[in-house]
Amino acid sequence: MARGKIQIKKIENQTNRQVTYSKRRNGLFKKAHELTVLCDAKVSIIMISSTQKLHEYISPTTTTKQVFDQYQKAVGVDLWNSHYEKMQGHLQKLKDVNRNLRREIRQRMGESLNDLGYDQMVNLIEDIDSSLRLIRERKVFSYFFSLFLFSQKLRNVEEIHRNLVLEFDHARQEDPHYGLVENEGDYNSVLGFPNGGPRIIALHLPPNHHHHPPNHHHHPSLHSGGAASDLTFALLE
Amino acid sequence: MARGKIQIKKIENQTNRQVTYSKRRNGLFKKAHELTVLCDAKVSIIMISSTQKLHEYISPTTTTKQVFDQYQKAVGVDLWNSHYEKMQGHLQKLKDVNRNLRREIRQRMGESLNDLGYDQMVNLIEDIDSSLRLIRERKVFSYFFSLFLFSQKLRNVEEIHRNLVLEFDHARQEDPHYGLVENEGDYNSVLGFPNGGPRIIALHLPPNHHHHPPNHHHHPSLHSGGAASDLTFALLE
DNA sequence: AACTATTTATAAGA
DNA sequence: TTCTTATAAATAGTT
Repeated sequence: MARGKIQIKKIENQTNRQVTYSKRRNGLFKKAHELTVLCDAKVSIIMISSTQKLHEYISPTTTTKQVFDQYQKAVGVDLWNSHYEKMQGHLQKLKDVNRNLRREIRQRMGESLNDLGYDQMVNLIEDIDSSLRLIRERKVFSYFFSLFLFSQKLRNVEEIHRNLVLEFDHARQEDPHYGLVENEGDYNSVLGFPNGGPRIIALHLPPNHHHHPPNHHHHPSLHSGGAASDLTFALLE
Repeated sequence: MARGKIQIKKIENQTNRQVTYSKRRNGLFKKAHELTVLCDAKVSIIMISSTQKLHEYISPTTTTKQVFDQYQKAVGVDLWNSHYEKMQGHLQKLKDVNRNLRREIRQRMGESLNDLGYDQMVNLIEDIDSSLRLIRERKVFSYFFSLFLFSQKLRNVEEIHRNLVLEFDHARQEDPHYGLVENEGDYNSVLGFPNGGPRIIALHLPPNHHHHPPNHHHHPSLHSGGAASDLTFALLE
């Protein structure tokens, strides 16, 4: 368009082509921006060069995503079918799984038994029965474990008490007024622990969180392997 | 750019703005196409006017979807997400539900009991226990129902037999050679039913598909309401 | 990247 | 919307 007219056909000279691409790309983007401003329009341009480089213009008043969304709405969802279908298939599979799971539960709850033959019912009953035995065992174990934790806590409290009495007696022998101070210190001193008291507790309590009294019925989280060895250890010590 | 320079700012005159939009849009598309041909590039332009009308240019060597896909790959953002977010949410919810269902089943099977407290276990046991009672009842019912069907079938067979004997005797009185024909007819005649025989069976069998012998253990599909009334009807007739 | 002769785009008017 | 046309802008070829 200057210094000679050109034919609109592929520029064979590679260098020349790249230069022209760069120049005209800038021109196009500039025009796009002018259009954006002059006409209050939204423009999205995506260009891919012959060397697969990607360049983009997007009006500052919008985002590429917004333009895509609008485009999709206007043109229809057909373009994204491949994505959509894959997802739809996944969804359908999940729904099927869901349905089967629900049916299994319903059968285990004594509903929807019409699909089951006599033999299947016999099997189901055996299955549920053994599960039930398992859970009952576990319940009993859970109960005794709670009792054990409670007894251990009791023992700790007794030991703390014993230690306190000993310490108190011992201290009294050296200072008859020990423990009879006025309430003037912080919470610890009010309780009569001049120091060290809390440390004794920490020493004798189990190292973790198994401190619920059994009547809380809050099951101490038993990691199937770990808990058992915890318990063994505690019983042996 | 002609007949006077213009400022690049929004054209306030609505008509003028539309005219300019139209002209410049054509200009932009033309330039885009020249670029496509001259430089062997791929260009996608999407424009949305101030009146929300959408116009598009796409290089004839590609499709909008291809360009979008390349764009996504280059930019690394999944722009389809906006459209699939809802689906994704649905998917996630289903997954969660499935997970919970699986957990419930596992608990009912005596696994994954670590998350359950003592009280929860007690409840679970009660629940499973009552389900078990329900299923046992149903099993017993299923057994007796099968027995009933079998007895009914027996009765039918006896009745068919009785009818056959009667018919045979009656026919013999009229034609002493009846029933002693050579094997020259179709299957029915071979069996000695000149006609009507199968109709007698049809008359006395229950109207539907409950014809499994009990030792098949294939439970006749009981639609909870329908089956019961079927049974009642059969017992009363 | 800069220059510039020339082509192309387009603003305003019809 | 399209055509016209004077003029602004873009750019091909060159440096």
